Amino acid sequence: MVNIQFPDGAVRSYELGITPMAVAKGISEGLAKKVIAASIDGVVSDASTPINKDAALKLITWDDADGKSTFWHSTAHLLAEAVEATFPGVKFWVGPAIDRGFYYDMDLGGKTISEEELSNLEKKMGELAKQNNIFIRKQISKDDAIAYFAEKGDEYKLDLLQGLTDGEISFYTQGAFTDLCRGPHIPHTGLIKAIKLTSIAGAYWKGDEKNKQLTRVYGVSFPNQKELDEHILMLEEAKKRDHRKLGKELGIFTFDDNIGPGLPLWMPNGTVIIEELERLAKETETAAGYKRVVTPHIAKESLYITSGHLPYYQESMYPPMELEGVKYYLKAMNCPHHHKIFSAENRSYRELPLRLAEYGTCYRYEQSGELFGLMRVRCLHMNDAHIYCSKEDFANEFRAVNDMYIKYFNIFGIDKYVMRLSLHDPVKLGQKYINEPELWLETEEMVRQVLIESNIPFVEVPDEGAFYGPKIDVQIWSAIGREFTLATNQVDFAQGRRFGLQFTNRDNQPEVPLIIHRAPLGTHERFIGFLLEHYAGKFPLWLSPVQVKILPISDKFNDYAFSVNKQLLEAGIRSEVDDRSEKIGKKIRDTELMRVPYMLVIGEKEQTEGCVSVRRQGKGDAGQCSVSEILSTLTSENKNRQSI
RNA sequence: GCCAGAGUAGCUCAGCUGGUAGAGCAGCUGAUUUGUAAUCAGCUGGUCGGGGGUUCGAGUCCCUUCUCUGGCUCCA
Repeated sequence: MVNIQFPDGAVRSYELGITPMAVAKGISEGLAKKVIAASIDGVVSDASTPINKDAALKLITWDDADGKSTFWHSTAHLLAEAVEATFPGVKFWVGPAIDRGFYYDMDLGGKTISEEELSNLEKKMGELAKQNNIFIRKQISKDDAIAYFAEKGDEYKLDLLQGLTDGEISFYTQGAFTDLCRGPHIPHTGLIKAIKLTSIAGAYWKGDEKNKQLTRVYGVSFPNQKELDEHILMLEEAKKRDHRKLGKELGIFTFDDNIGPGLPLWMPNGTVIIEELERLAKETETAAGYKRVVTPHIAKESLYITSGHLPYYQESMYPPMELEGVKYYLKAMNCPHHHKIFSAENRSYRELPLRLAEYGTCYRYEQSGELFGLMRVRCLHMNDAHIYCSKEDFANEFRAVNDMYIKYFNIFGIDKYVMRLSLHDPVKLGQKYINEPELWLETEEMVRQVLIESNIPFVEVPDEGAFYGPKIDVQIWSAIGREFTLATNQVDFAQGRRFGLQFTNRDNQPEVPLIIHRAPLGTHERFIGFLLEHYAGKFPLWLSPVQVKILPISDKFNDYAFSVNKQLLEAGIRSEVDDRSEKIGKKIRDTELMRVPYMLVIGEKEQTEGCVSVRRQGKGDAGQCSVSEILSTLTSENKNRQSI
């Protein structure tokens, strides 16, 4: 007998070797039908795994995250079965579950999968699923496994096997398909009721661009059609808030073939947002003791030799222009320029911390395939600043920067993000990372403490730091689910020395400052791209390109409309009159679609009484009020940067 | 940069097997003077991304190039 403990704490005895599926059946047939896998003492396993000792058991269904990933991983096997039937001789690499679905990487031996074949594969998978084929696990010796794939001529699986330990190797078979796999898998293919193959892509083997490119097929599956329909609907909804679509509709930015890829043109509406963000940054930074600087967009090659960006970063920079035998580069970062401002004068410890801020324009020659709307561009405006400080000041300065992030994020209501603390790898000191083992540990600990004290959830990622120090990145996701770093906060104990930066300390000795690179608002490009999706185009008043639209009921009230408009403009409100001879319904519709936060409807009654009828975007009629009342509402909401 | 798709009016799209381009919206003009998400009518607008080729004839077939999209690699 074995004693099995359930998640609610209850313990029941079963005969030795009972499977989770049998346990489920003992509870109810309905439950058994839903069981996908089981967690046995915390290890996710097949529902058919015999339990041979006392254990804690959790039955896993579709509702569990582990259930979904098991389900999707099994669907990946189903895909492989369908592909093998369609493309004999195909070789497979790996087919994991991902956040939303699964993929399988394969070598089709030069063949390609067309869109049509993709939907055929989808149908084929549906047929195979209906066969209710059981996923059969088989423990196999390493030699036998190698022999099997050598026979098959599959160098990818042989490569995988090299990294595996004999005794821990298993095969899974469903229907006509057998794969090297650790598992677990769902009981049988019949559970997979709805399948969608979403896209075909190229993916480098082992993620290395020097390797051969395999064909990757992405897909997603569900235990019923309804959930698939909902999933597709959700994707369509997400597309509606895609910043590329909204940016066009709202007249925020545009691209032009003759300007160049990745070089956004900011239209008047977008420029309003840029200027409001800069105003916020300037107010905040001035209050925090920053000093503003302005630097040129280009610099001589020698600057980037000093900084070490050449030749390592060269391929990400626009090629140089040569004048009188000297090469000039468009700047890809502002740091070296700021360092030169630091070193322009003799610095005393009394001047520190010195905080130099600039919305710096940078140019990066990103690979063409990486460009993505506003999120990844070649001309970017960075909310940059460099803080030069002594080691003693460091923790305070870093904390202050962190507080600034939090302050900003509160203003924008940004809560779906992950703070990522990127650390060094001691093995790579002197190669990927500057060889200062103690400074690394010391600054990493300081940064960690700041994060813990400020109560911000964060994840630590080894071997992701910058060359010159640890960093914190704020990770966000675009509407279609792509991940980006929105903002960054980096420690730098290398560039100071490279640039020969120093200040005279209290002991009248020269000392190299520590440098903090920080960009809490990231770049205008990515930040506004993010905000467009974050707000779904419905910016709060202070960021709205047009804050108020005045809508006269008919031409007769245009004069009064313009007189109200004049008062608003004089109070600093971005207001416009819609004086077209359209019906009020049409004017409202157009203004709603442009996401203008306030509409003032004006007709006979309002003109006579000298008031306005207020309509809030998305909320409808909000009643009448006097011009001075609406003016003070707008002014205070605007000034306080109120969110909606 | 690589793999796979796409590019027709400002926008969203139609155009069967090759026979010298269409709709809705937007824009303009006029009529209408309107009370909380689309008033009506007329008009303008495209060398079908660019270049080359096949053909009597190319939006449609082929090559090439540019741009975009989905991924990979890479990053704010």
